[in-house]
Order: sequence, then C-alpha cells, then structure tokens
Amino acid sequence: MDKTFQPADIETRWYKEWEENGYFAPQGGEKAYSIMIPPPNVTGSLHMGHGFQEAIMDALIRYHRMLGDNTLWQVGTDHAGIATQMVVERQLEAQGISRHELGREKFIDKVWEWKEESGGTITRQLRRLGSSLDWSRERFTMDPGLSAAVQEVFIRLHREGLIYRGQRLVNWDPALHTAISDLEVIAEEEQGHLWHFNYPLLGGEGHLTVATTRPETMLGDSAIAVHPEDERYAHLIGRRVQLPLCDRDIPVIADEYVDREFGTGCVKITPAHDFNDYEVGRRHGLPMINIFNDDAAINDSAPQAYRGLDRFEARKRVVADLAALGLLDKVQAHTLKVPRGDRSGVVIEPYLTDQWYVDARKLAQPAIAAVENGDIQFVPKQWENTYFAWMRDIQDWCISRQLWWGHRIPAWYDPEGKIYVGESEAAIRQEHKLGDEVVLRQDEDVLDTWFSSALWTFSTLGWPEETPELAVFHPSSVLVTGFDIIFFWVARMIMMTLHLRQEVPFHTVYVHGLVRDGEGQKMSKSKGNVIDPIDLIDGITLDELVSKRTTGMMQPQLAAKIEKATRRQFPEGIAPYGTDALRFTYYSLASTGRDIKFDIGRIEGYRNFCNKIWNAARYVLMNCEDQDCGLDSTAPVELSLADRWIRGKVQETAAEVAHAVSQYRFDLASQSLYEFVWNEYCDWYLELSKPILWDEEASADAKRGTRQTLIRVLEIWLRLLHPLMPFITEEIWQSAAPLAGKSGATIMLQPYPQRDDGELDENANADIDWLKAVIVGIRNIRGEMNISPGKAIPVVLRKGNDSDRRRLAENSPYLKKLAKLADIAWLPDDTEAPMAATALAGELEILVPIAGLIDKEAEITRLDREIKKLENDLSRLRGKLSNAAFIDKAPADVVASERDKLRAQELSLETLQEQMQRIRSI
RNA sequence: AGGACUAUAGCUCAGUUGGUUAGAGCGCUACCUUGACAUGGUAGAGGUCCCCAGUUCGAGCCUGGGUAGUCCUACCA
Repeated sequence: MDKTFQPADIETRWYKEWEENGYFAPQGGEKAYSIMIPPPNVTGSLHMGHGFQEAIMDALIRYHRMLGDNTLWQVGTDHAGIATQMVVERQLEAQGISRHELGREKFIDKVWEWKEESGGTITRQLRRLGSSLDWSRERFTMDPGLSAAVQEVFIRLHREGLIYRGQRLVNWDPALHTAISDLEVIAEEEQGHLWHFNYPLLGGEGHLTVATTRPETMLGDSAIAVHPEDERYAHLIGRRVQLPLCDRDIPVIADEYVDREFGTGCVKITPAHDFNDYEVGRRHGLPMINIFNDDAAINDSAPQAYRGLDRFEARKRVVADLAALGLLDKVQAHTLKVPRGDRSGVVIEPYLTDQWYVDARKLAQPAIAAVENGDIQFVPKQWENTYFAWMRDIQDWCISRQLWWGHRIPAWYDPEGKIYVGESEAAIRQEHKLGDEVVLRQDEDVLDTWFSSALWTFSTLGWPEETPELAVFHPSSVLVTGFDIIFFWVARMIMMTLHLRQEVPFHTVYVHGLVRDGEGQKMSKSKGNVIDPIDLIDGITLDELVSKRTTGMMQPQLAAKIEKATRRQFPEGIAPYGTDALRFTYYSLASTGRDIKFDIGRIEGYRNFCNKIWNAARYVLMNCEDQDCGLDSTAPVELSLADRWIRGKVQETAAEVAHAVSQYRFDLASQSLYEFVWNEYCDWYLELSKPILWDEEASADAKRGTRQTLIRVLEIWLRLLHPLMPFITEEIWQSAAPLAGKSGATIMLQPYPQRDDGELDENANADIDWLKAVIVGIRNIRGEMNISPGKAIPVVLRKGNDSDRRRLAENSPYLKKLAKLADIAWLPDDTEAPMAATALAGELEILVPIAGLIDKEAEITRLDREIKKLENDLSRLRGKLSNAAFIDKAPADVVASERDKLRAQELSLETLQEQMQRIRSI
C-alpha cells in the first residue's frame, strides 16, 4: 500500500467493477426501499447542490442495501423543456439559423442530437460521485413509455374535467414567446417611476389624476376606478373621461379594489394587461383591449402613432406625448416589484391568451390531507407549513407552453374550433366518427416540463401498466430534494399521484438546504463563485478554474472582477481531494433546517481523515497479514483490556450511527464515525496494541487476541463507514475482510453492522478511562514543563484506592509505553512525597519528581491555574448546595451527584494546595 | 403585509426530554521526524451562547419582547 491515500485510480476502478457486476440493481429482500432521483436536466451538468443531494441519497441507498432491503435507486433525466430549447436555439443562432427557418420537425431533431451529444455529461458525473444508481433502469421523461404515461394522464384528467382550456391572463414571456406558470416568475424590487397623468372629464370641467408605473398600458385602458366610499370622487362615479392619445372615452367606476391612500386614489384600469385590472374588468363587464403582440410590441388595437413600438419605447413616447399635451402632472421615483422570467430574465407581461389549465384546487384537497394525516412527512417538519400555505391558496396551473421541445398536447381542433382530446388523430376520428373531409389540426403547444415530472415516481416504474416493479417499489420511501422545488415538483407529484393511483408518491420528504459559497453567497455563474464538485474530486489548476468561471458569461464585463476574486480565494487552484472526502464533507455539513456554507477547509480536513484511515489500515494489515489472527476458532485467544474496550466501542458507534441515520442526521453519523475512528481507534487503540504486539514476552494467545481485535474491529467500522465513504472502504475491505474471516465480492453487499450488546464491556470502559486520565495527566506535565518527549521519566503514584492499585498492577506496561515512563512506583500513604509536579486522576495523585526535570516557577504557575479553576467551581457548587430550594426541588439524583462532585473537588483542591506549599517551601 | 429560519470560539458548525467545568473541525501557540500516518503526534490558548425581561431550585435550550441577517408567499395602480 502507498504511504498516502491516492483516490483517483481506486474510485474509477471500483465504480466500474460495481456497475459491471450489477451490484446496483435491486437484490431482493423482504422489505422494499426505493428512492426516485430528482431527474436532473439531461443536458445539464452537476453542481454543488446535486453533489450534496446525491450524496445523501446514496448514503441512504447503500445503508438500506446493506440492511438487506430490496433496494432500488431509480435513475433518469428530465427533458427540461425551456432550458434545453433555449440552449439549442442559441447554438443555432450562433450559426445564423433561426428555429423558425428550420421548422418544427428539424428543430426537434437538432434537440435530440444535442441530447445524445451532451446527455452523457451528467450521468458520468453522477457515477464519479459514487452514486449507486440502477443504470439498467435509466429513464428519460421523453422516452416512449413516459410519454405514453403523460398522454394518458392528460386524456384522463381532461375527461374528468380536471384539465380545461380557457382564455385568461397568463404570464407571458415576450422573449421566449410562451406562457409560463406563476412559479416561473421571479418578482424583484427595482427602481422605477410613478407617473401622474390627468384624464380630462368628458363635459369639460376638470380632470381626474391617475398614478401608474406603466404609462404605455394606458392605450388599453377601459375605465378609471375609485373606491366606492371615497367622498372625493363619489360624485364622479358614472361619469366618463376622455382617454388621452386615444380617440375614445371611458367610464369612472367604483370598486373596492382601489386603495384610497395610494397615489391619487384613482386607478386606470387596463383589464388585458394587469391581473388585478383583469378581475375589476370582469366584475364590471369592461372591454379587454389587448394592445400588445407576442413580442410585447404595440399592436393594431392602439392608435397608429404607437403601432410596432416596443413596450419600453412606447412608454417613452406616451409620456412625452402626454407631457406635450400638458397632461403630465408629475413623476415620482418609485420602487416596485418587477416580474421577470426565471429563464429569460425579461419583464413578464400579463397577456390574454388561450391556454390549458389543470384545476389544481380539486387536486389539492387530498394532497393537503395526506400531509395533515401523516401519510407524508416532511423532514424538517416546518416545511409542512410552507406546503400548506401554498396548497390552501393554490391557483390553477397553466400547463401549456408555446415551445417545440416537450410532450405535445394530445388535442385536435376542427375548423369550427371544437376540441377533441385523444391519443391520436386516428383514434379521435374513429371515436367521434369524423370523416376525412373534416380537417383536424393538432394543438401546437407542449406541456410544462413539470407535468411529466409530476408523474415521475410511477411513470418510471411502467405505469399505466400495473408492473411488478410498481407493486414492489411504489410508493417510494423518501424524496430527497431542495426547498426551492416544493411547489414546482413535490406538491404536484403528491396531487397527481394521489389522484391517479390513490396512494402517496413517497412517505417522507427530506428537504435539504442550499449549498452556498464560503461567504454564504448563492453560487451562480454571474457571481463567478461556482464550484464544480468534480473539480473538488479531481482538482483543478488556478488558470483552468479562472477560465471556467469567466467563459460563456452573460455579462462578460464582470470577468476581471471574478478572476481577481478567484485568484485571491484559490491561489493554488484546488487540490484533488477525492470523492470520499467530498462526500464526507457534505455529510458533516448536513444538519437539517439550514443552508450549507461550503468551507474549503472542511474538505481538506476530511481528505486528511481519508489518509488517516488509509494509514491505520496499513498498520493493521502490516501486523496481521501472514500472521495468526485468530481465524481458527479452536485456537485460544486472550483479550487485553484494550481489546475488550474497543470491541465494545465499535458497537456503541454502530448504535449511534443507526440512530442518526434514522433521523436523517448525517452530520451526527459522520461525526460519530470520525470520532470513533480517529480519537478512539487510531489515537488510543492502535497505540495500546503496540505494547502487546511488540512485547517479546507477550503470550501467543494475547498476540492472537490483539490481532484478531485489530482486524475484526477494522472490518466492522469499514462497513459502518461504507455508505458515506464507499471507495476507500471497499479498497481496504478487500484486503482486510479475509483476515477477519469474511468473504464476499464486495463490501457493498455485506450486512450493515448491527449493535451487539454482548460486546459492550463497562468495566473495560472504566479501566480505559482511568488509563487515559493517568496518561493525559503525565503528558500534561510533560507538555507544560517542556520535558522532551523522548526522555523517559519516573513517576510515583500516591493515595488512591484499591481499584487504582489493581489498575496500576494490570496496566503498567501500557503506562510505560504510552507515557514514556522510565519507572513507575507506588508510594505508601504515610510516606512523605518527593518534590514533584502533580496531576490528579480522581483520588489518585500522580507525581513526576522534580529533581533535574521541573522548573519550580513553572510548576507554581501551573498549580496556581489549576487551583483557581477548582476554587471557582467549588464556590459555584457550594452556592448551589447551600440553596435550600435546590435541595428541596431538584431530583434526588441530581443533588447527590452535585454532592459527590463537591467532595471530589474539595479533595483535589486540598491535594493541590498541599503540593503548592511543598513546592513553595523549597 | 404575513410566515419561516438563523444568531454559540478568529472561521465553518454540533449541542438530545432544561441538570457536571458549553463541544468538534479548521486556524492559532509551543514542542516533536518515535518502527501506520508531518495529509502526522503531544500539550495549550481562545466563549458576555445577539440583547432585555419572564418562568424555574436551575436556562445556550422554555415563554414574551427587541436587534441583526437570510429566505418564502402575497401585494403595491
């Protein structure tokens, strides 16, 4: 074995081995356990959030697989309608081709080509993370099977009246020329203006002043609204005003929607271009005047002068023209929320079109109930509130998109505009007995990507066929996802699955936090702070990292700043840390209910942990290979104190890990393992094994016992650790397992260690605690007195009780080796103690004689510090115990333990004070 | 406007039903190339648990109020 752990070869080698041997596929077992991967964008690439999410899922999957469950991790990718179409359109644009020139079919061919070309990136990256996905069952949302499921659902819901087509205002993206759902609109505060305009009253006396942030929409105004109880305007209700710039007049209406306090208390009503105005318009039967075309340029419904102008250009013209007419009252600076498309970034326009909708209200009821009654549980629980809040006020879901890439809506229209929904034109003709003379035209639109995602847990298992997989693996066990898609995806999956299958899609939703950069900033391309998890695994040079962060930017002017920040933050680039270290970092940061600030220092620490594991294994193998490790069950074995202790400790660790995983507390699981491996197994047990293995006088039985313990405990904790660090554990396990009497092709399919209480040994724990206390006491004196670690020193023990004597008798070889002692002696109580530095282990005094070793002043300082600390504690304890209320009301065992503590500390203080006097007297 | 979350060592974070002296990693200081490991070892320094009040024998933890920050939802003509 190499002296340092080299992850790269090991990782690729083992992943290939696992995949080729089909270890990722379900293997049977009584209980089923399944997770459906949140399908990443097929042409996307892995980011830190994915890395985190996959790590969590893989740990759960590997854990359950080792528990013997029939475990499926369903893999697949999403066609990501808008995102993918945009990428391909941009590529074509670069070649000077528009998709319209190309035509629908050829364009879709291009997208499929791009999918084939780049679709491997994300799946390669998933493999690099060690994700034990069942690749034999890989699905894609536009596979024939999944597409059939989508069509089936659309037809069914349409027949049930849960999908309908209607004309209403939608969020229109004028750049992408498609409707989008409410969720795809991001409203951000921006600086704008509030323009005040005068609309002259018809009949000549005076005007009404309206305030607006969108002057250009006045071309589509249908009314002026005031509050019905606003006495300022009450007399004008029912009158008409002249709409400036347009050759028409509009009524003054009363509606409670109007806020009297805002602006002038008069609102211009533009029903075709504002969601609130739309409702007002409907209530009052106002005409809906659409003044925009698909690009949000002014159309022919507006006066000649503005036709063809872009909306922002039109705004300037309208303001200028009104000013010229003397109708501009004033302009105020105003902060407003501007709705922008989450993909295109352009301002979204409320726009009147025909679209398809899902009646979400009806579907929401059972979906709310399923969470209320605990059929589905969120972890952490507070997300249930978020879910309820949204579900109880859910709006109908606009599912049609004016795109080409996606599932085409299975609806056809006859020349009269009658709608037919069915699986094909032929089927529809047959069902409705339509002859060839009736021309049918299929709907041009495709479905929102999230429509197919909503079916994911069951469409991937073969639905609408009632397949065996569906029976076994559905509902899935847990959904692991980010809070940002609770509405987009989680809620819709719950609604659709309950409706179509009368069962939940999953029992638990584990909601993890967002992975942010070291400063707590969201990682984004435009901020230039993105870290690719693969770069943490394989490493990257500074120059490559800079170029990765600064090429293909939407805002190239930021490149210089990003380069500077990157060079400052990663002066040496990023070292290759390996997958196991990256994964362990994720786990250690995965406490629930908070975001993750990714600190590069952590991964370095866990890379070091890998190295520690590696070297501990080297030590064990070095001492066990070709040696008698007690495999022969008839050979007598003698277990040392340390052997008995560590055999118990590894069981305690198994229990802690199991508990933590059951609560999805991977931070606690990883911490338990880290502490056990490093602080117990390596720091103490390996050191305690040396006195036995290296002692020529130790018996063969004792050596056999220690070797057996070394290798067996190693083999157990490798399995405990495997779900978190799959590669290093497999690599070492291959060598270690045979020596521990285990056989098997892979650690992956070994049973997960279950706590064995028979191995716990409380006596051994107590003795080891004593041993540690004595050793640490001596080391402390050494460290503080600057006694060279190489120098063997004599130690004298004094006072103490029978168990101290027994422990000394049994453990002096350990003490001599680990504390580097020349000699250790017991001093009878009635003997005068030599001049010495003192440490305490309970009642036991540990004395390191001064002569020639100890600096008197330094020891006085050290004792003084100890005494002060004790005095502080004592005064608090005495105060507590002299409080009658405490004695009366606190539980008896708490009071008793405080009293014990007081006694012990008083004794310690006395001892140290005596010691202080003696030192001072020389 | 409503709601959620967060505030603990220089930094990143744990801290269970309220009960020893509040912990870990990184960083820092001193010493150490000892036969698994310097990606290491030993020892050490470092805390007003955001603030105020309350409940309690006892509060980092519970209650109320406040401050600061992050986020979500809705609305702002």
